[in-house]
Amino acid sequence: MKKKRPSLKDIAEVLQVSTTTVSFVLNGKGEEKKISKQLIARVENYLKEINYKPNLVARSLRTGSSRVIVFMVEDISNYFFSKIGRIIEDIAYTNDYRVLFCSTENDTKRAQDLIQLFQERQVDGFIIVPPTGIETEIQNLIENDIPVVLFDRKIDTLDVDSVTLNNYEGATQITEHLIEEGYNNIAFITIDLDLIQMDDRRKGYLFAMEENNLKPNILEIPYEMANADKCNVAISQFLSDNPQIDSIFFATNYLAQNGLKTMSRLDDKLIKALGLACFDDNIFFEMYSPSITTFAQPIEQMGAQLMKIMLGHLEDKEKIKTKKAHILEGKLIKRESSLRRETIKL
Amino acid sequence: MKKKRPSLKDIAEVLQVSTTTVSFVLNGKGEEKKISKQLIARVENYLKEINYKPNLVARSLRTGSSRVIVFMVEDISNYFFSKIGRIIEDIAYTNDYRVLFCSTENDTKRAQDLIQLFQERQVDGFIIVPPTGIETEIQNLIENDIPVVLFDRKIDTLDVDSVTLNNYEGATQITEHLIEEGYNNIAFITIDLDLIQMDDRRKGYLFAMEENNLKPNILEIPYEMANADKCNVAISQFLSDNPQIDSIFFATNYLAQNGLKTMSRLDDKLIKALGLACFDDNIFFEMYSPSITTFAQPIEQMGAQLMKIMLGHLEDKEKIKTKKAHILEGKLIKRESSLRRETIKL
DNA sequence: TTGAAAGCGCTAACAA
DNA sequence: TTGTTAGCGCTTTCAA
Repeated sequence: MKKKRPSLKDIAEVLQVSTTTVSFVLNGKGEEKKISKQLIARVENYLKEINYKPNLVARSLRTGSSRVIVFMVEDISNYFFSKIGRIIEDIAYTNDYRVLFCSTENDTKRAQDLIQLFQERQVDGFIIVPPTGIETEIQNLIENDIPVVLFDRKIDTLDVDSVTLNNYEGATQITEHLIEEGYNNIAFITIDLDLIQMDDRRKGYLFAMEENNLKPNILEIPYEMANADKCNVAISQFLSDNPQIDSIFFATNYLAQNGLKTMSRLDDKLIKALGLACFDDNIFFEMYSPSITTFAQPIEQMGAQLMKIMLGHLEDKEKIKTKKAHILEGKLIKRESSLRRETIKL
Repeated sequence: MKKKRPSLKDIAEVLQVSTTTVSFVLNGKGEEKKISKQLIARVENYLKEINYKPNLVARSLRTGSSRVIVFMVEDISNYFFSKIGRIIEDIAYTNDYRVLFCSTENDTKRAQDLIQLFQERQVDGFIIVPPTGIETEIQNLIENDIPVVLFDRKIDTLDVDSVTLNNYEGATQITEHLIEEGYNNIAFITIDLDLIQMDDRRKGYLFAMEENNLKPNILEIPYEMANADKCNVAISQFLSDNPQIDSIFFATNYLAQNGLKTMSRLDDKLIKALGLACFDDNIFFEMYSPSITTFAQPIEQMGAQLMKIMLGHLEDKEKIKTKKAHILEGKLIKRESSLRRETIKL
C-alpha cells in the first residue's frame, strides 16, 4: 500500500538524465545553467505528471535552512497574539515560509528550552515576545546568524530589531481622555511583572495624572493571579478600600476582562457607575454593555512590520545586527464606558 | 563569530571512538548495545560538557520521522481552537513532539496545499478539523501510514478516528432548556456550511421543537458573512421579519458574538428582552450582561483524548485504520440570558 | 550543455 | 564490545 515517494534519483533514472539536471530544473535554474529548452520542458512535464514533491527535510539538511519561522509568544490562545499569529502566518505562506507557533507562558526556562529545540531543527528565524532573563539565548541566536525580531517588548541590551507599541503614549491618552470626561480619581490596575511595556504604561498614566495635579492610585496584581479567579479578591478588596475611585484604567485586556467579571458579581451598578478603559482592543469590548473604551494596537500593521523585517533579514544575513526599534502608534477608541456621567451612589 | 555546531563525527574524533558509539550513547542505546559503562560515561560527560545538540533535520532525514504533529483547524485565532491547541501543545511537548498549528479557513484548496506541504516535511501525524472535499488527501495520508485524527467533525467514509462533541444532544438540551424557561418562539441562527456538526445541531434543535409541538424558525447565514459585519444585516432583517420570536439559539460562538453586537446596535432592550443561548462557551459569555447561556465543549477532555489517540497511533503504526468515533458529552451552562422573564415590548 | 560525485549529519546493518 | 560504512534525498562544485 505504502508507495514510496519518488526521489530525484528515481526521476533522473526514468528520464535518463542526471540528478543534477533534474535538480536545476526543479529549482528554476535551468536557463541560468544553460540547459536546453527541450530538456527543461521534458523534465518539467514529467515532474508535473507525477506531481513530484521534493523532500524538504533533505533539502534542509543540505542547505542548512528550513524555511520555518518560529513565533514565540506568551500564550498563543490569547486574542491579541493569535490574531497577530494569523497575519504572520499568511504573509509567511505567501513567501514560502512556514510558521511554528509556541507559548512560553512567560516562563524563562520554558522559553530557553523552546529556543534550543527550534535551533536544533534549523529554523530560519525567530519572532519572540521575550520573557525576562532570555537575553543570553537571544544573543546566542544572533551570534549564530539567526535573525530575531522582538515583539511587544524590547530589550535594550540586545542588538535586535523590535516592533512594539507606543505604550507610554497610549496610557497617557487613555488617562487624559478619562480626565477630560470629568473623572479625577482614576485608578490604574496592572500586573507586577517587570516588563518594559507595563512600565511604560504605568509611566504614561503617572505622567498624565501628574500633569493634571491628580493623585495616582495603583493596584498591582501578581501575574500568577491575573488570569485566575483569584484576582477577583484583590480587585474587590481594592475597590472597597478605595471608595473615592471614580474610574479605572486596566493595563491589559485580560485584567479588564477579569475586572469586569469581578465588578458584575460585586454589584450590578458598579460597572455603569465607574469610568472604565483599558489597553488592547477585543471584539468583546465593543459588544459589552456598556461598550468599553480601549487603546487598540494596530494588529495588521504590527504583523506586516514584523514579517517585513524578518523577511528582510532572511534575505540579507549581513544586516542582522541592526537594533532598530519600530514603535507603532495605536488608537484610542472611545466608547460608552468612559463617557462623562452622573455620579451614581454605590 | 559563527561557530559551526559540532557534529557526531567531530565528537567521535575528539573522543577517539566511532560515530556509532556516540550515536548509541546519545540515543540511550548504550546498555542495549553492550557498550562498556566507562565508555558510556565518558561519552555522556563530553556530550554534556559541550552541551551537544544533535541536528534534528539530519535525524529526520535518516529516520523518516520528524516528531512533529500538525494541528490543522479552521482558524487558530478562534478561542475554542486555540485553547485546544494549547492543551495539545503541552501534551505533545512532554512526549517530545512538537506541534505545528495552521488554519484552513475552511478552504479546501488551502487545506490540500497544507497537507501536501507538511507531508513533504515528513510530519508524523495530523490532527485535522476537516473542511469539505478533503477526503482524498486524508485517505492518501493513511495509505501512507501517517496517522490522522479528525476533530470537531467526522467523515464517515474514512477509516480514521475522530473526536467530536455530541452536537445533537447539546442542541436538544439548549432548545429544551429554553422551552422549559417559557420560550416557545425559538429561532435557530446557523451558517450555511454543509458540515456534519452544524447539521447535528440543527437536527437537535428541530427534534426538541417538534417534540414540544413548536414551529421551528431557522436563519442560515452564508459562511463568508459569518465573521464580517455583513451578517448584521441578515440578522436585523430576520429579526424585523419575525417579530414573534422570543428567543434565539445561536449555532456557534462567533454567530452569537456577532448577533449580540447587532442587537445591541439595533435596540438596547433587545438583548434583555429575548431569551439567548449558544453553542461553545467563551470567557465573554460569562462576563456579558446578561451573562449568556451556552453549551460548553469539554476542552481539556477533547485535547487529552486527541493526543491519547495520536500518541497511540504514533507508537503502533499497525493500528492506524481504526475508525473509532469518540463522541464526548458537553455541558449546558445555564446563565441569565435564558432565564424566564417578562415579555418586554420591542 | 550535461553529468559525476561529494557531502550535509545522522542511524543502523554488518563486520570485526 | 566497538568500528566501518552505506545510505536517507538533495544541492552544487567541478569535470567532461
